[in-house]
Amino acid sequence: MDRALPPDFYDRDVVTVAVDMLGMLLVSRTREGLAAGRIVEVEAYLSRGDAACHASRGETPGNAAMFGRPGIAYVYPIHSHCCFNVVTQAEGEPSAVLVRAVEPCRGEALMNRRRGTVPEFDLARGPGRLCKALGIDRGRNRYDLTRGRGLWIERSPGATREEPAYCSPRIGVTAARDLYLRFFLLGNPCVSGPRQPARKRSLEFQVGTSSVE
DNA sequence: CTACCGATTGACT
DNA sequence: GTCAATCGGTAGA
Repeated sequence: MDRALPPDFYDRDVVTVAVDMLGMLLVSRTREGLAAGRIVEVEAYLSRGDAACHASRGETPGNAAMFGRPGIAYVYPIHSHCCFNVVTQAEGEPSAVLVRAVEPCRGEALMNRRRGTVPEFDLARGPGRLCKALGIDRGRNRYDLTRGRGLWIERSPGATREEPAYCSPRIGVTAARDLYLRFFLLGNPCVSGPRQPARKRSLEFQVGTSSVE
């Protein structure tokens, strides 16, 4: 399938990939059906100098996917939820982009069935909720995202991202609070984290406009 | 084996 | 804003 982003997309610097992913479509197809959403919030985890990265203390059975080929999924459990990442950069440079939130675009009824009755903007707002809404579980760990079969990322139909990307410290991490590696579309209601008045957003900075041609 | 802990969520003050 | 539930991964005895 040519709609799925190719391996080359993922074989780049993790921050570049993270920002480029904003505005793109994350698509999941299971036996239950198809569900998809526009990516509005991500976080980068660096292969070096990032104490918050799972790979920072070496390879273990649990984080081995991060050491694999760029373009595969890294799905891991936490607090009885799952988080979905895409592996980036060269093999052996264990870095990944955590997808924290998507704006539902297709399969909202299916997502609602999986998540229960919640407002639509809440369906995939947060990494654990996103996995539940899209039916992503640990069976997707190491899944190849470049084939366009059950789980992939594609460019939004005809689309360039028009909104600027903003950055902030990552959410929920205690280590490396000084790294501004969370990227999101400011003001989008599907972005997770605290909803604050504009004047209180002192930790958020614009990082650029769309890098998609 | 036990102990500790977290890239979360949902309920509650 | 705060906090507890909950559970697999990991390290250590």
